[in-house]
Amino acid sequence: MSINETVASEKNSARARWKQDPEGVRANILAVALEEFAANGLSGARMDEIAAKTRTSKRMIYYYFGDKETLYLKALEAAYKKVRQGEEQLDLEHLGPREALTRLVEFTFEHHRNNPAFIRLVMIENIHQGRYLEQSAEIKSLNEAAISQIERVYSKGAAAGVFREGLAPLRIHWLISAMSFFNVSNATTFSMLFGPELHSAAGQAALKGDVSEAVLRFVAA
Amino acid sequence: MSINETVASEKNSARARWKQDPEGVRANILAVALEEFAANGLSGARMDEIAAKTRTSKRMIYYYFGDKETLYLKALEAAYKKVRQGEEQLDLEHLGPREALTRLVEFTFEHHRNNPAFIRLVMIENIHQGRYLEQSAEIKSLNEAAISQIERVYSKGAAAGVFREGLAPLRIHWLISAMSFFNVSNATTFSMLFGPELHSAAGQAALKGDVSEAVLRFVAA
DNA sequence: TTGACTGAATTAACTGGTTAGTTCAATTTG
DNA sequence: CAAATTGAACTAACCAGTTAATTCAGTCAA
Repeated sequence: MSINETVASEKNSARARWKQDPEGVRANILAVALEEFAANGLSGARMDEIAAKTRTSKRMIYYYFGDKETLYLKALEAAYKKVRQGEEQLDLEHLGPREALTRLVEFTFEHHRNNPAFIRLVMIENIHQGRYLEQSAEIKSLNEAAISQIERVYSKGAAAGVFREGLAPLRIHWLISAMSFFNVSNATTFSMLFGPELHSAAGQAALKGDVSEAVLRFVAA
Repeated sequence: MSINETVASEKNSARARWKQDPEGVRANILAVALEEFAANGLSGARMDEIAAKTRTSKRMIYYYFGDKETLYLKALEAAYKKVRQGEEQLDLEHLGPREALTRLVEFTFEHHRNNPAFIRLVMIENIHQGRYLEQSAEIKSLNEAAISQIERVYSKGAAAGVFREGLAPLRIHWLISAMSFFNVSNATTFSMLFGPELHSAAGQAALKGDVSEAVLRFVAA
């Protein structure tokens, strides 16, 4: 009377009950690595520390990822993918140009704020002169969408006469990114040097308003 | 750093044969350390590498600075002092409010561009959550000037009716800093992801114009 | 149905190169 | 001389990556 049959037919739960969960282990390692690299940089992060925070062992990290740099690269790619996926939630098609742009700016501002670990990885990449980003064809392909989204909003607004002519969408994107990114990336030192008021809840709300205002005035006819 | 100091101490020892130049050696170490820390981060920089690039030895670095973290902190302080000194060159008193603000924005934009190593150190500090900046009372005292300079320009403009009321100078400063800083800090990854055109000579000129335009439109009545 | 077999997944202990920091004696300067 | 400064060689800790042995789940032949 087949204990064996029972076990065999429940192979999913049998698997879950005991061990052997390669995908879960991989994902767990990547999540921990993202946090550790974001907190300490590539050279500052410690493999033993990462290992200790996973539910598996150091040996398994090497088993799945080979070496520290590869782990870093995979964590970077995973972070990019996650962030870009989040961006797809935004739908601007049914809005007028000004509303659409306001919405885009506010969304971008919030989205940066909600992904500080990602922001830090990008900072770290810049310190390395993009040595790892460079190796990832995958990441490079993900960025057209951001520009074409602005393109659509901008050309609609320019046609309607509410936005001035002659602005490259890329420059608008740059402006929005600059402020949204800096708000997170430099929060610590800015607060230390100039006081924490802009990073309180009220301060952040005001700043978000300022950023929208600045972008809208910038493109206004 | 201390071309001045070096020259001064060279004058002293011009006749007297060689050696014993503590100030010059110190300054030389700091200058090298700034570059190395900016290029590699605190944990990424190597003391032997720094030593090799100075005109003195690793032993002397420990003699003067004690340990790696202290060296980093002193390099950070020296970098701040140098940058803040550069800012004092700007005189806006004789200009009208709009011209003064344009001038301030363009100067800040250029000044950031001319001090990439400093920018990188600030990024690195942000990754460390300002752990070292925190320890330096000296640095914190240097930043009132930036705000009060904007305050003077802004209140003149508001009084004249060309700037709208109700803006905190700190928020204007934030806006200028955000764009000037991001332009340097994220140049590498931004170019990789969106193409290098904004970081060519022409692109930078356009961007500088955009930043002034954005700030002026933002404060305009 | 069982038991030997396979390959993937996992563990603990180890290794060797690297790197921050030190020792100690020698040299210079006042 | 005594205090400050310097060089060469050393050391102890650290840390990325490895070794080698083990466990587990499924497979297949008898």
